Amino acid sequence: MTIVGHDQDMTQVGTSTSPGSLEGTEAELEACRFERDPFQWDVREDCQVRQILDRIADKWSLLVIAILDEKTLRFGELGREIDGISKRMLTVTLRNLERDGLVRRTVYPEVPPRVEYELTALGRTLLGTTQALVAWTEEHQDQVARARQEFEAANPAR
Amino acid sequence: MTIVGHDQDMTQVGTSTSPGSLEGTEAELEACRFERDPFQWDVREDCQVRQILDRIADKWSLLVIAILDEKTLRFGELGREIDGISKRMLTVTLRNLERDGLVRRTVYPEVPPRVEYELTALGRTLLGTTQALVAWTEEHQDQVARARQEFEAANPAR
DNA sequence: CAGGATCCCGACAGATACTG
DNA sequence: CAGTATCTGTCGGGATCCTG
Repeated sequence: MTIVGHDQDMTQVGTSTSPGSLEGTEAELEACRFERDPFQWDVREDCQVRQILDRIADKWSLLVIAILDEKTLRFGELGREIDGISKRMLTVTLRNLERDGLVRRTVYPEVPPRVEYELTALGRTLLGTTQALVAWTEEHQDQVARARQEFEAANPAR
Repeated sequence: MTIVGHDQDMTQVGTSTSPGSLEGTEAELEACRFERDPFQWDVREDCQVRQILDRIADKWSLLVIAILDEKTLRFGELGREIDGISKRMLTVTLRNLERDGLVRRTVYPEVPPRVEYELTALGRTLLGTTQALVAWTEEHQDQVARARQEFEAANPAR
């Protein structure tokens, strides 16, 4: 059991690098699924689980999913809800989520154009977990804040 | 309700930049907690929730937490389990988790040195959610893979 | 309005060498 | 063994301009 870090992620969309087909044979990929022998993880860097985990556990994806909770939103609306995200990163993030089948993108042939985003059925299965993570953060932020202060106090300004 | 993206993260440990004290008054921070009015999020980029979420939703933290499940591991053992992580990133990740009170670091004054890492009580409360996320990935990897293929097929090699 | 295309800077992370 | 220090390349991501 090993947890391999996959680096050259093929997450590019904005930049025009080639998609870079998934490496490894199907047999290899199959072989590196997560497994609980008794209590073992097999998390190789080139395995599906790692690739998917790296995708959704990034700076924006979880937030986008959490916000699309139930609602259908337009591009601009999403951008305004997620303060601090640039148009580019919103585009990239949405493309990745769409690519993974978590978000559906609907273009209305109007002028001015209207594009709406909503969770797919698959995306909605992830919603519970996502919100659980956010909920955890809500509930424990005080404890974390306290831990940080203590740590800061114990380790004088490095 | 807005979701603000916090960028200059004060996550530095290896590099010797100043810690950069958390910005904003306590009142401001208090004001930007997550809230469900009816169904609204208030996720400003400078709020605690965002800061914490950015911390644990990075490339390595979730994996480290998942692996520390129950077990106590040494630095080298962790490094070997998480394939692809460098010593530097393992150090940085562990420091951040320690700083947030999720992981306890114990140094044994021996020679050669021995350092063990384990989840704190706080860290263990996050375990369920973390594993749920991993479990979701396990369960839905096939669907995601299929979605990717379809997307790739529909959007010829961009 | 919803993005695509470019330019570009700086943080992130790998490689290597050194230390208690 | 468990890191730290440094050096460096990469690329994430912001800013800006352009288009259908």
